[in-house]
Amino acid sequence: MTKQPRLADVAKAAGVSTATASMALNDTGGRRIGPETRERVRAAAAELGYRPNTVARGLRTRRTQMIGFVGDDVATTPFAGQMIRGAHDAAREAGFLLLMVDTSGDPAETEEAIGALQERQIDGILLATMYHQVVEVPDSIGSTPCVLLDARTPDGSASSVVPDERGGTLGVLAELTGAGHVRIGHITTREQVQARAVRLETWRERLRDCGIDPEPLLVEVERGTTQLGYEGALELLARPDRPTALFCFNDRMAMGVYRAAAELGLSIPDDLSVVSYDDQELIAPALHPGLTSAALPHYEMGRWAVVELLRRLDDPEAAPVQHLMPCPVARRHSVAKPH
Amino acid sequence: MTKQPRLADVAKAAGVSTATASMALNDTGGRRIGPETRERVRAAAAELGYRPNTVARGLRTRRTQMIGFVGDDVATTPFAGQMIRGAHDAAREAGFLLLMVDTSGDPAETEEAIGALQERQIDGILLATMYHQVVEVPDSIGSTPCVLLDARTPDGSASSVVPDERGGTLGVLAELTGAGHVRIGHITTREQVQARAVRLETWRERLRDCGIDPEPLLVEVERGTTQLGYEGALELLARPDRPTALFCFNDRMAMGVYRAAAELGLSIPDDLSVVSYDDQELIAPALHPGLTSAALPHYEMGRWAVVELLRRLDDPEAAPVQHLMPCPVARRHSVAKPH
DNA sequence: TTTCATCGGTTAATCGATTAACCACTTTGC
DNA sequence: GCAAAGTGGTTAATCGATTAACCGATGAAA
Repeated sequence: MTKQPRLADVAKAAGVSTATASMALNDTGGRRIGPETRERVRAAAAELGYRPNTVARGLRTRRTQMIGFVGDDVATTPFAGQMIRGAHDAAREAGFLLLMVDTSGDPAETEEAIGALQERQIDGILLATMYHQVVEVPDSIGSTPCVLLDARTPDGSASSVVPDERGGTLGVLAELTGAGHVRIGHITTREQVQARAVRLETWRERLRDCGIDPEPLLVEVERGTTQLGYEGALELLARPDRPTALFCFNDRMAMGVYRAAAELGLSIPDDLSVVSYDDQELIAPALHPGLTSAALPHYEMGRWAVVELLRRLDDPEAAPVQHLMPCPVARRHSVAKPH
Repeated sequence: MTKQPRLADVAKAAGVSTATASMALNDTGGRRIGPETRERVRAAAAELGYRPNTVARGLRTRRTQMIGFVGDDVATTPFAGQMIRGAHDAAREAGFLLLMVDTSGDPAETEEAIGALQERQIDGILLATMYHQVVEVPDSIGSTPCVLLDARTPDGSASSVVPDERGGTLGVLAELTGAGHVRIGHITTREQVQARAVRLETWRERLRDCGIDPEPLLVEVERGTTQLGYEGALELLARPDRPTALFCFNDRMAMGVYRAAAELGLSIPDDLSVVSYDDQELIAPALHPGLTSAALPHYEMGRWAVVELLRRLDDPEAAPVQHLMPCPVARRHSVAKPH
């Protein structure tokens, strides 16, 4: 095996200059290149198995066709995959590749990651947090085009996409009210994430609209785990005016609710309806009966963020956009009429 | 704010040539650079906020400090994250970044992905399949250094790392035999993945060693889902000489087994011990009682693969290595003595 | 007949680093 | 006293593309 052919090799084989070869292969330079010359160059390139060296090209054009993806926890959350996948697919379709860095949420690491990406001359950056946080874009990002993923700035100065938590909450609550429930409990975490606040407030509003005082129907636990979901449910279901339905902060807590219900001899959905948030593929469809849950649209958010980033690459003057991505309800079998 | 400073700007500010500046910043060129000059250059670089342009450097040095990660399903499997994370961490520590491509398992897409990565002059490639497959390395990889992740070649011609499925299976089975079980059922999928074959055969051997005929204790279902795990368990537990313990192909099936046991009035672990494989964080610790499961060491495999790849970059002549990564048993509360 | 597009290219500069080759001046060894 | 070795740099070539500027024919318009 000899070396990879360079553009100069293709040009020589086709009997033209490298300038002509470049223009023929890239369809640039307007009408300069004769159709038959173009074919000769193409044939030579194919013959030699020529692949352009994008490092050299990038040096000249100042474009690398790479996008940096900075995540605060690429791996540890099970959603990350879908977000990356959405971004990956959209990037790929436009001829871009994703350069990934994980920062474990540490601000210093984030700065460093951004620096490492900029050294590599990425064309733009996706800044992803995993739980819909409000964040400040680091200064070090400079003038690099940037889109926030599952996060937003306090002032809307950067483009961003976040899930429509309010809409999703209203969606699953509508499943319950539609079936006739009004005494709808909520079990949530005390962790201070944006998602918690919006889901909680929306639930409160909705219950007040129905003329119900939400506070006696609320349980808060330290974290959103299965075990604490179980404990919280036991407590809530032991209260005098027990709710006929439960809205859980997430699927893991819902899994705990299922166990609590089983132990108390309550059948889901006949004695207790349950809805939840996240629609995790490993949990919601696997529970029995299948859990109705508002889906976090990670794949779509990933796609949207790349499309928006590409728009900003084309037009750096474009005004930033804040997008709310709908959370569709995955309807399964955990809701029935109250009796 | 003006443009990013180049090396030439740093050199000018320090009153030296770009050659000197380069050597001072990179500690190359032996003892050529005087200590005081070096300091002057460093100070100028810091002052200007100089960051090297790695595209230009890469063109000259033919090294991009980037590794291609080709996965057949980066996102859809929940393990992927840990594998990526392991690779990412090891790469980062060595100053490398990961360029990710997902191929959905399509061979044509894989070829294309490899091509796209090679155009970008990545230094090496990680080829990952998600379920421990035996694969042929595509020809198009040419002489690009390459390590297989959770996959191996039929002939051992490439370096690879796969989980020690046999060891893991023996590990969880030892939990059962150690507690006194001998009638150990196995419930598995019919999908033809490497993992299935090894786990199944190891279980068969182990039972024969105990003087037990495995076949009446085996159930196979179409796929490794919770629902089919449930159905399989119902069938197996209804047989005359019901096993006292169950080894499940994966955690999702085990989740179905838990439901079947509950419906049959069998308490885990008192009436039925259960062990499994995969140790998925969303399932094994969340079930009640916690599920004892052999962990797939995805993080460690990811790390190992990068370390091996870096070794091959240093020494392209190095002989390929096939590595078996141990699967430690995550011991929880699903095993008790039989009565 | 002169002028001036148009066609189909070529030449050479350029992107921002690294590095081989060279250079002037001391110091050291014998 | 003179060659060899060491010090501390500089000059210029190079990596492999893209692209602005130029150029020689040819044909048409004035």
